[in-house]
Amino acid sequence: MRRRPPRDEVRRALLDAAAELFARGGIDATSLDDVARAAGFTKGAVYSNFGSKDGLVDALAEDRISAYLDLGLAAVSDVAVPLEQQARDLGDRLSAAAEEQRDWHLLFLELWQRAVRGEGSQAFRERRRDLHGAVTAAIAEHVDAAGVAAPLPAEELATVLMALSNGLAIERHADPGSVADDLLGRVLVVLMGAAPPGRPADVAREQTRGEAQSSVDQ
Amino acid sequence: MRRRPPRDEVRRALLDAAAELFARGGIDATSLDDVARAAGFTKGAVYSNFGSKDGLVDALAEDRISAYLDLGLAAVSDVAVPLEQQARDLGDRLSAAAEEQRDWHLLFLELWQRAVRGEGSQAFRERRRDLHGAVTAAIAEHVDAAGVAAPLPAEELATVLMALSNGLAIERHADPGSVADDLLGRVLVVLMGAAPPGRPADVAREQTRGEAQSSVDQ
DNA sequence: GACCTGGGATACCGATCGGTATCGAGTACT
DNA sequence: AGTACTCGATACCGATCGGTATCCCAGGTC
Repeated sequence: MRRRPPRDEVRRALLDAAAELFARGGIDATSLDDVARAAGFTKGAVYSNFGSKDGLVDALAEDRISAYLDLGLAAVSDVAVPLEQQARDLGDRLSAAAEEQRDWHLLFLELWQRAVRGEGSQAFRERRRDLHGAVTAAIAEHVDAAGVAAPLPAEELATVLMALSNGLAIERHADPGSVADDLLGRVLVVLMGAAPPGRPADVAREQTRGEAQSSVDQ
Repeated sequence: MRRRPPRDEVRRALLDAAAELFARGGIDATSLDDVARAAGFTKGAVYSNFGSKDGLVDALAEDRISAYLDLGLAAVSDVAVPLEQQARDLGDRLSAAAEEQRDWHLLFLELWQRAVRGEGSQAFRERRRDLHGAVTAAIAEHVDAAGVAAPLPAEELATVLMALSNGLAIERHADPGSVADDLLGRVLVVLMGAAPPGRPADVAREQTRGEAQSSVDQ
């Protein structure tokens, strides 16, 4: 006979299936039957674990937001690197993360929409504030340590960083070839005043473009 | 008896109602009955004018994208202004537009999602390319005219500008107080190398914050 | 090993909604 | 003015889906 899987396992499988299907097809357009079937269960398991569809969505948000945003934190937590390299690394890491998780970024935006509209959990707003504070502190520390005069205060640099990371990911979704991999890093170098003076042409150097692998989802 | 309104009028009323309701509640969650009733008609008018719900959405996208994006074009079309002022104006105008049209920006993102997922019209991708090209040209012209050495090529400046405008609007949605009105303009000044040398502190000067009119939608 | 309990399966309900067939009032054309 | 036609209104259908009541079996307990 079929062993009954532990509850945590069921929950994980449902969350993973929901993340994938919600991201691919949109939350509203994906039925709970689809999610349950993809996870190898039925709708009953969903209601037993999450109570409602909104409950599933909230749990999913809570489950994934932290992991997603912590990527950014991890990228700025390392202090032992020169500021310029730091900025480039941060940009590269954020860009790579957004690229790997194309589908997840779509889900991310949909959850953000729900939060803005007042539906669903407010985990987004809260976590965003947390991240913003942490990024601000990290930037201030790095800029101070480097002794450069950034053209913007750390708090606003953090805002710009988050907005740019997100905005560039969106642009890349719409047209994968239009955003160079290291663009975010180079912009950060300029914004943090980390570019060694006298060689602006180096920062602006044209990249080797042309690898527009436009593999649309599915 | 009731005069029958001209066809164009019916179409306009339906599109306007759809824009409002779709933006406020999401496209999927808004029924055609709701849209039609809000416009003072019935579902028959929708099907007579647009054929299907997707037809309405496509028409809405086609109708609004241009108007929305042309704001950006108008802001960069004026050449007779010094580059720094130009950048600030552009930032201010884009920020103000995003602020006025909070609801519309939500709809904008939803249409973008549909385009990325391959559903609906590809008007977004096409128009985005158009806008990107136009912005690139405008930036190149302005930077050339000003004779400054921008730290990034015009094409990438255009990408960053679009991403940042969009990303900052998203951040502002999530937390209206976290994005100063003129932030976009100041960032542009830095990125275009338009800041007069020797007074970086002016650009970074703290703004009079605190007017966070957090009027969340409805 | 009989019993209870909890969690997932199953069957079903009611509501919603996109879409369609049809009707009838205005409108344009001659 | 009469006629044909357009276009929006109305009624209705079928499918989908969230949610629920109920059942049934696996696991732990004594």
